[in-house]
Amino acid sequence: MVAERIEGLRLPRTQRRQQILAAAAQAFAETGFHGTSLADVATRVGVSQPGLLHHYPNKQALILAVLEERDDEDSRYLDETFRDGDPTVVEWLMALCELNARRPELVRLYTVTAAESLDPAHPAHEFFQHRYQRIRRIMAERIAADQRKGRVDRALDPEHVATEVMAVMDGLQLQWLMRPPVDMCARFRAYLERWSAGGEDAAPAGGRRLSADA
Amino acid sequence: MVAERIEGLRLPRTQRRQQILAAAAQAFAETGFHGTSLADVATRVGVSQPGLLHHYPNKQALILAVLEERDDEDSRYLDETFRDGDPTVVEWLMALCELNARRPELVRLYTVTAAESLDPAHPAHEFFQHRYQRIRRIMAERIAADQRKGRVDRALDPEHVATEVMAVMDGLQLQWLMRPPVDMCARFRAYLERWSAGGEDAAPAGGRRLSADA
DNA sequence: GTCTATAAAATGATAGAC
DNA sequence: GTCTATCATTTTATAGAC
Repeated sequence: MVAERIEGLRLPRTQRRQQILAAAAQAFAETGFHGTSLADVATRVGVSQPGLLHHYPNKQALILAVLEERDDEDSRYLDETFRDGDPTVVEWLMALCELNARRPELVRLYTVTAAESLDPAHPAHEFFQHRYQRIRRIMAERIAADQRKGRVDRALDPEHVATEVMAVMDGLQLQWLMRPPVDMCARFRAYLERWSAGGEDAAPAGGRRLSADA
Repeated sequence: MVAERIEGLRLPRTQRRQQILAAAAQAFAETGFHGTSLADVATRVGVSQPGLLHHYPNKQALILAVLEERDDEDSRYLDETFRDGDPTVVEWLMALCELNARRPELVRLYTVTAAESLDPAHPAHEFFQHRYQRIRRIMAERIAADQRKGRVDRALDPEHVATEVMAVMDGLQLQWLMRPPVDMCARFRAYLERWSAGGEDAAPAGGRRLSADA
C-alpha cells in the first residue's frame, strides 16, 4: 500500500524543498544520477514532476543541492561532537566511521555518485574532485597536528597517510554495503590501531581511549 | 574527425562480438550502465543499433558479457604470470596493482559498475556480490598459505586481512582515477610493506624481493 | 550479419491555468 | 506553490528486407 498523494496540497517553500532533498537523496543513493528520473523523485515526494522542477530548475541543480546539503550537515555534526575536546586523529576517524555506520543511505549516496562522477561530463564531477582534495587536506592537517603533539609517528607523510585512510574508508564502505556486509567499524578500528601503534608515546589530552568493543 | 562508418560491412561473428565487447567496456566505464545507451555503443563499433542487438539480445546481456569476459582475461593473465613461481601474497598483490596501473579504463569499468550494482535491481548486482565473495576467499586462502610458510604473522585473521586489502585497493583506485591522481602503486606498496613487516621471518621461496622503486 | 523502419515507452523540460 | 497538458528527444526493442 503506497501512501496516498494529496493533490495540490500547498506547502511552505522551505519545507517542501526539504522533502524534495530527502526523497532525491534516497533515489540517487539507490540508482545514481543517470538511473534516477525526476518523475521517480516527484512520486516519492507526492508531487507532480513539474511541481518538483518548480523548486529545482533541473536535474543537475537537484543532485548538487542534495550533495552540498548533506556535506554541510555532516560538517556541522562533526564540529559539534568535538567542540570542546582535543581528539586524536584516530578518535576523530573512528567517530566518523561510527556516524557513517548509522547512516547507510547517506554512505551509499556518496559511494554511488562518487564513482559515477569520474566522468568529466557528470554534473557532480567538479564537486567530487574538490571534495576529495578538501577532505585529504583536512585529514593531512589533523595528522600533522598529531605528529607535533607526539601522537603519530613523525616519519610518516601526512598526505600519504590521509590518502590511505580515505581509501580504507571508501573501500570498507563499499563492502559494508554489499551482502554479506563486512563489519566496517571493526575492520577500520583494527586498521587504525595497527597504523597508529608506532606513534603513541603520549596519552590523548582531552579525548577518550580507543576501546576494543563498541 | 570521427571514423567513417562502413555501412553493411559483414564481419565474422566472433570478431564483431569482440569489437562490441571492447566498445561496450569503454562506454560502461565512462558512464555506467544507466548512463550508456545501446546507440552509443553501436556508434563506437560502427554498426547500427539493431545490428548490435543481433549479437547481444539486450543491454543486460551486454554488460554481463563485458564483465565476465574481462574477469576471465584477468584470471588467465595472473595465472600465467606466476605459473612457475611461488610468489608471496604481497608480491602477488603488487603484481596485480601494477597490472591495473596499466589499464585505467578497466579499473574504471569495475569501479563505476561495482558501486552502481549495489542496487538489487541492477543487472550486475548478483555478479558483483559473487565477485567480491570469490576474491575475498581467494585472497584469504593465499594469506593463510603464507602464514603456514611463516611469511605472514600468524596472529592475523586471513579473511579480515583480505577485506582490508581489497578495501585499500578499491579506495586507491578511486583516488587514482581522479584529478589529481594519487600514486596508486606507491601508496599500495607502502601499505603492504607496513602490513607484512611483522611476519617476514622467512625469505620468499621462488619469488623476487619487493623493491622500493618500479 | 546488417540494415531500415517503426513501435511503445520513458524522460527532461516548458507553457500556462488555478 | 502546484497542477494539467504538451513537446521534443531519447531509448529499448521488434519486424522484416537484403
